[in-house]
Amino acid sequence: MVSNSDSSGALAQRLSDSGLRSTPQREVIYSVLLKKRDHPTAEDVFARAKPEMPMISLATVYNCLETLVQCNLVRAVNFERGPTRYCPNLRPHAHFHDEQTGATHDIDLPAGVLDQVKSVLPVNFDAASVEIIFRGKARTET
Amino acid sequence: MVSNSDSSGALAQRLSDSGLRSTPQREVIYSVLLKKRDHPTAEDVFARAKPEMPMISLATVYNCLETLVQCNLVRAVNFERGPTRYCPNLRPHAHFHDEQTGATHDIDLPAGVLDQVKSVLPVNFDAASVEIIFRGKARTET
DNA sequence: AGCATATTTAGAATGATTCTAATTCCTTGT
DNA sequence: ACAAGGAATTAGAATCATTCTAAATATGCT
Ligand SMILES: [Mn+2]
Ligand SMILES: [Mn+2]
Ligand SMILES: [Zn+2]
Ligand SMILES: [Zn+2]
Repeated sequence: MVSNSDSSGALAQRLSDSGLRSTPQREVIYSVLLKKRDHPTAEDVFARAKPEMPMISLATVYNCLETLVQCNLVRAVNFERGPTRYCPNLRPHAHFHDEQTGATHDIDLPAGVLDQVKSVLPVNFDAASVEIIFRGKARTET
Repeated sequence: MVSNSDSSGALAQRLSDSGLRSTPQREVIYSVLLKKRDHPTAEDVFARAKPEMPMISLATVYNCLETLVQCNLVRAVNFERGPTRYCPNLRPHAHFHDEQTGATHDIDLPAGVLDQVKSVLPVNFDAASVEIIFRGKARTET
């Protein structure tokens, strides 16, 4: 299973780069995120990990997700005050939140758009990151 | 006090447009937001309203803020999972969250920038709103 | 005035997340 | 192989912003 070893390898690498250990829990959590990229909540991830690892705890899911975010393998995404959602898409992208369905869509950002957006900042503002969130209605084709 | 009557009038107008009543509590909350535009939390607003209206309750502060947001007189702003902040700036603007100080700054958006950003959306995505959040360090002059 | 409805209020409940403290798991050195 | 020390996991308690509930007030209207 090439893609699995690849992601496992990448994960193990990133973890050890940060002085952290590769654990079965962290690998399962990460694989769950890669398998279905629909921006699940921690509870969603917990439910999806359970069948593969019945003894995993919700606290561990929170711990692992936080670890993956710190390693820059996963982005945490928030809409209003809803539960945090997790996204393994590392390309620069915005999020579109469908108010009808609650679904979250990735919107890839062409190079240059982020720079354009950052150009609105006065010189004394030094932005480490920019986040763009759309809200509206998405027409998914049949 | 021209600006006070103006904002009171605007508030009363917007409220009755929505079939809602102008109340002393709603006026105090709105005036608190206009007086110091530093994106206070509900608790902050509560603390600032108390001296002017000692019997006001926190539940009412939440209720009034929600009402003002529904009337489009105030924007609710969220950073990560922190408490919601409230902003009476109605011009199109982004938010810059200073990670050192925790301060929130309004960044006015020139006409056209929002359109540019919306242009990255595929045709089947219909955005009702766009939110832009910067995170970083702000150099406020002495 | 009398009634219906809107609003306010105090306090309880909620829910996502974090914390605590105990256990288990690894890694490393002997 | 063994032991020690630190890292990670776990269950359950605690936190905290917000929402809900139910009762008391205020307001607008006939
Ligand atoms: Mn958000
Ligand atoms: Mn946010
Ligand atoms: Zn995403
Ligand atoms: Zn603002």
